[in-house]
Amino acid sequence: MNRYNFKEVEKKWQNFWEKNNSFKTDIQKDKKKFYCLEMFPYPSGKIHMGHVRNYTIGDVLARYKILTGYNVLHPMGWDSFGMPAENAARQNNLDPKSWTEKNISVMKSQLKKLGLSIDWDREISTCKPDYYKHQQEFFLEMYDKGLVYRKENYVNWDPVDKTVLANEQVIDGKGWRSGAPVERKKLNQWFFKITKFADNLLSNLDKLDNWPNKVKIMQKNWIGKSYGCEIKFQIEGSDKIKDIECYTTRPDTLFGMSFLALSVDHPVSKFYEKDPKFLKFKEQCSKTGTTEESLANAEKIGFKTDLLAVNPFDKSIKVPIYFANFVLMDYGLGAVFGCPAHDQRDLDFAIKYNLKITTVVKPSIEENNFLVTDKAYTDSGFMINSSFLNDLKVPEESIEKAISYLEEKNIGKRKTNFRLKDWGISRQRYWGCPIPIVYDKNNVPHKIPKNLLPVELPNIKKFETSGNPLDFDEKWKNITIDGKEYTRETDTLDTFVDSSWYFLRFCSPKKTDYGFEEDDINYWMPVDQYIGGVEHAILHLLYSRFFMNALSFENKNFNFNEPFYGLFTQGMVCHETYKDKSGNWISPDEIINVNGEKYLKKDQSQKIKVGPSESMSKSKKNTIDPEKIISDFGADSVRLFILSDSPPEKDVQWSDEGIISSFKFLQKLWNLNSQILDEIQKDHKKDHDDLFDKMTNNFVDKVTNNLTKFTYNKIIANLHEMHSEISSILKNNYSSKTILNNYKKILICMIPVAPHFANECISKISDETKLKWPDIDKAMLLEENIKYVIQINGKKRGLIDASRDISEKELLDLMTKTKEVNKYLNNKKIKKQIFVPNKLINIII
RNA sequence: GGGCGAAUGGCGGAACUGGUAGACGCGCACGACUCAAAAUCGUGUUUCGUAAGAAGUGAGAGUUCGAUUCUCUCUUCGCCCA
Repeated sequence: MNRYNFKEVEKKWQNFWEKNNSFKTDIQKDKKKFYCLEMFPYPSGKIHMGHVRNYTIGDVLARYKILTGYNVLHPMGWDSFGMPAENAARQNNLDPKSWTEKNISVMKSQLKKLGLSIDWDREISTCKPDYYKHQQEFFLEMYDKGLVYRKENYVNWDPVDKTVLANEQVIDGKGWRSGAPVERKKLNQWFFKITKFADNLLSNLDKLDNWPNKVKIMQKNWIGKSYGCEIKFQIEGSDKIKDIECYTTRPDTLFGMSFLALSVDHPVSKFYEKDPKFLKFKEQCSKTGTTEESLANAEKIGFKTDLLAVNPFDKSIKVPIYFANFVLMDYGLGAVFGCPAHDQRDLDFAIKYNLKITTVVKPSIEENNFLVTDKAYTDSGFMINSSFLNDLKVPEESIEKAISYLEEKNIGKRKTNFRLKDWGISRQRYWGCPIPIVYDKNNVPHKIPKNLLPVELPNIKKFETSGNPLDFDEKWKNITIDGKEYTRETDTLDTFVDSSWYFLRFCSPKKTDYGFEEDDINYWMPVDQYIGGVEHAILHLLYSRFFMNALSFENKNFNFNEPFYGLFTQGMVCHETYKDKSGNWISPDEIINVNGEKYLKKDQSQKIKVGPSESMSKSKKNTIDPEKIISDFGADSVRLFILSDSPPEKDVQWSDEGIISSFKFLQKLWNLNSQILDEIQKDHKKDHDDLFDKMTNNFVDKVTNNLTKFTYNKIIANLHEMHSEISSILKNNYSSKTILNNYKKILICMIPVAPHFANECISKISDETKLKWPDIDKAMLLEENIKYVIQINGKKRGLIDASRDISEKELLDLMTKTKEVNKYLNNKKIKKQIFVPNKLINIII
């Protein structure tokens, strides 16, 4: 028996697929289509196990859909703009473009070794001008539609690196690289008006039946629609300021108000601009970052004004007005009223500045002495100390009553608000898509004419200066259009813009005059199954949904409005972590196993501390290089293992034992294959043909079920069962034809998980090129004999083999004749019996 | 602090609409082959018990003839938001 030579076989089939254009997308649009898309990778250098898992899951589905007769679109591309390229360029003094291109070519060859059913003719890369040209055109279109605008906005500023940081680059209020405390800085930034579609983005979530619930909930919370009202507070203590408006979701707690807090950028601040104490306070506030988290964790500080706000419910109550660091101008109206008893942040502030705490909500109607002192009460309950609101149910009755009162008196109006803010798309970086805007001498922005697109990035080789190199490239920056001099916008687009429409580009990747062909996207879109990590649950998916809204706004009528019909979020790949005696992380390949204990390879006296299994990361050194594993065990073994151990949506533990076991299993299947080839040669009697047919039919049914439910781990279990079943029934006699037919069906079922292996085996028994997923004979699935469960008082006491569809009485008769069960009955009187047809009988005595 | 989810052998995990708990794999043990080892094959493997039997799906209650599955309370863990 020869051994399975994965190196030869995998190479053979990968060449075959490439030569025959096996996965080239059919452009005939009369066939039913299936668009299978995995989130495209960032070309960081090499593929990691997370990619292997993501693309294997997608490939299983794509190959299954091909076999069931769909016209499948399964493309791949590169999310190739972004900071790592720029960082690498700065560190190693090379240019981002060649760094990126090199990575792409490495990763592409690695992906090819996995044997994915990808149409590489449709490959795209977002850093190429032929891609971002269209993105610039979209930007200009959106500009014309009023969906793009420019405004001054605060950013997280790293004073050492002199650069703007994204929220996720701010760690504990400090820059991720420099470690310097992050400051708030005002910059002119471009924005997409995503809030215009907030309601639509929210309500359409209900239609996404094939999305995980948790993702929909996360998006819903992110959009954060709230119902409340705007209140106009009368102000005393100034001739110039009459009133201040603020937004609140809890107008019912107004009787508990003890201060009004304003953002330092609130219009009122201009009356304090000459006050050095205020300016000092404002500067102090700028030391707090702009993320919600940093605001929540920062110490709450305030600057007391000489103004008083009048309580609209009771004009005799007047409260002080503060500027406070926890109020931002772009949330609500830059002003909030503080009710310390029922908001922890307000309470902290009130205690610090010795302000009044009035309890206005109590937990239950019976309670009479409820008083908030050092912990805010934020639960539901009943109103107290609130005049006409007293005893109302909080929140359902109280808020409604408070709003209608305010509206009646004309001091407030009902308003829905969204937590979602407009999408700031300016990045002060080089390696991104240039924004197609120029400024005239008066700094007024103008669109770049479409015939000058794309605005290409200049080739910059030197990256010594901190800040954005485009700012220093005078030659590129200055441009003359129609005889007039302009300066270019030097910010580039957030890379989330690149990935917000790439799924459209895959439908018409070669089109030169526009980003996509309408016919193409109307046929291929929406993506039937989108697969990727849950870390993109909010931003990438929300931005992509926004993009569809923006593109179809005012002019385009696509026959779909949501880009992703089905979404699947896969879990992470984890591995045990190792540390040496001094606590340094140790990589798995520096370790040797001796009698079940782990030691350092180069110093075998040193025992290794084994830590918990965690998501693979370079910093913990618990990564496994896919390329090495593929070359040691073959792509099919890797695919088999990455699918086998856990359901795809959960984390999977990578283990050496696991991959070895998959490798061995493939060898076993190969041995079985040789055995079957021998059997086919012999001319048997066909005594047991039914048995084989039935077994195969059951197997196909199970695998099909597991494919449609994404329970791919169970498919591997099905394969193991099939292997042991065939090995045992092969002792019987079958006709060659039966063995051949059934075995071919079984092999076709293996194509999605182990494509090289399955195709190799099939080629030995058939010349067919158009393989088709086997049909299932539903009638054959029904067993003639059933093992009926016999329960006495709900406890299982035995099994009785009997024919399908027998009656309750027949089963009872059989039961009393069966010794092992009958002994429990012991001639006792039967009080009750429950009969479940074809399942069980339960006797209560 | 809020939202969502999870908890099943030594480990990863199965169990369709409430109906045989532990499929399948790993690990482990024993056996075969071998001078020996590796590889391979076979058998066993929830716990307690020699056995008959009993207990058992994070803990506690409830509904039910019957609960891993449904309801409530609690504990722990994970993810997201704060």
